[in-house]
Amino acid sequence: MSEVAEKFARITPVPAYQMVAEAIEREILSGRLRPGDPIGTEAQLVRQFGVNRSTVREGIRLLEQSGMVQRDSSRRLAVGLPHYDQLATRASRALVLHQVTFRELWEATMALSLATIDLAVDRATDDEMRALDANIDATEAAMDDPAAVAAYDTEFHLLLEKTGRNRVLEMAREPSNMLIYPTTHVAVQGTVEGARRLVEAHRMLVQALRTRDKEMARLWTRRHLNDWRKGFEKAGLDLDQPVDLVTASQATTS
Amino acid sequence: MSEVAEKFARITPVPAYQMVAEAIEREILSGRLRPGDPIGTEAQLVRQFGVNRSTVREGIRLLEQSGMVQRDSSRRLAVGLPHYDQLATRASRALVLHQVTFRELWEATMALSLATIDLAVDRATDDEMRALDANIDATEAAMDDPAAVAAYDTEFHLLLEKTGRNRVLEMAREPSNMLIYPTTHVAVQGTVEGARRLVEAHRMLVQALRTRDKEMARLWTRRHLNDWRKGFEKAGLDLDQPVDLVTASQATTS
DNA sequence: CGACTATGATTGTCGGACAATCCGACCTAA
DNA sequence: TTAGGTCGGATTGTCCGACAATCATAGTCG
Repeated sequence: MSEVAEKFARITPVPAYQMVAEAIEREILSGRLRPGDPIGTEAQLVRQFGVNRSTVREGIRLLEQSGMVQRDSSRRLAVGLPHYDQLATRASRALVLHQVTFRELWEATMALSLATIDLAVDRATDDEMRALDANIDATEAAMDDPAAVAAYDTEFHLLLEKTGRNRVLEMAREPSNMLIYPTTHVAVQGTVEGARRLVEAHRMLVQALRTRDKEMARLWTRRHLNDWRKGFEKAGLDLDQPVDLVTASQATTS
Repeated sequence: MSEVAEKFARITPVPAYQMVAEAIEREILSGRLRPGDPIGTEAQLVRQFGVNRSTVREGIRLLEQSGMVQRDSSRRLAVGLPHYDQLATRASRALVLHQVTFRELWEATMALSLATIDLAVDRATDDEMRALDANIDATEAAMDDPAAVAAYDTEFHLLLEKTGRNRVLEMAREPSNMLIYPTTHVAVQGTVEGARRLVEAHRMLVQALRTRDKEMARLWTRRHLNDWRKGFEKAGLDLDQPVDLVTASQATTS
């Protein structure tokens, strides 16, 4: 808000490779290039931009990692639809570097899960609820294997998110998901009781979806996440410790 | 979960420049390189990795855009703390490319704002409430300028987010913020009444913070966002239209 | 002690080169 | 006709060498 009127704008020399990246990005965002469309070959870009191939290549690399451009079959470059994971991977790593604590992670997950479940209660279809049931059955069958339980738990919550049918919320959750879900493994490991309570919570959540009972859904969401927290602490971990990739296992699926 | 046992794993040749990027990233995430530390010069990296300088440079570009490495003063490379905006810019563009609708955006913002306000009610300090008051006064003084009102509104909500003191939630909100805040301009433009209601809502929100009244805070958050929605529709825009950068103005501050 | 300068280091950009791979057209045999 | 093989051109990944512009640093001068 405090913008002093200055005589001269700051001069910031922009390297050519960056301008190449920005030019391509503009084309994509303006809609002139659509996902799937091939970007020209490097030789074509060299001609169009009038810069060296090395420069073009550096520019392309800037866009490549975020998924804005992808190498399709063979290695030709095409406009890509950046998928959530790619960005979420970066984002979750940023959270780690910022040393956010597990408490912040837990709080945010609580809030986001409640938002998700609200939408899911309104929108769950029979098919989706059947899929959730199937997931719970599978979880129950694997209750003595913490890693499997954690994997099924992740899948359960991803199904729940899809049920909410809101991609903005889905994407907002992804980074924290990548950090917190792997720790379920640890949180459940301590007691066999943990896995049992997890399955029960999932069952009650689906029942709440069936009866469209938002209050019940919220209640069990809270319980479920409180259980996670208790398990986490029982495992001897500190909620106020910064999230690290060791504890949060593999959030590194680049 | 449905993993068919296949005879052979997929063969995915990894280019050298990508391996360079991954190697550097590993060093950073493991903590051996910390934010601010200088990465070696290109010549050093060439020696260490045993590849050509062009290859090293391409690898660096992969990390540069997400803010994992930054050029400090001069142009030497150092480990960077990726700031939210950088990632959020990418993320918001991804949302645009995925053609999410304003309805999804509005829904998600509603859920996230409620989560934020809950935390803010618990944690707001006197200083923070004074800052919010000052912002509202400024808004009131500029009520006939929709652009200024929109800018102050954005600032207000950012202050509110800081008050929540949860960086995970803060970062989760950033991408949708970048898309929805610019539209406030449009939503307020229609009627002078719009700006007045906006200021009132802000006042009531701060009052709710002062009295630690969570219900009141939630109520006014809902009203505030419903107002935005009404203004949006009154401006002749369709909630179910995909978010585009034209309507959402400048979400393009790379 | 501070301002200035020369020197070396570093980055950004360029040009050219070559191997590996991929695409597509063409060809051959059943 | 079609499945499979061959071949040439196009494209990418990587390398090499080079040079101007800029920055850091130390050394010099006032």
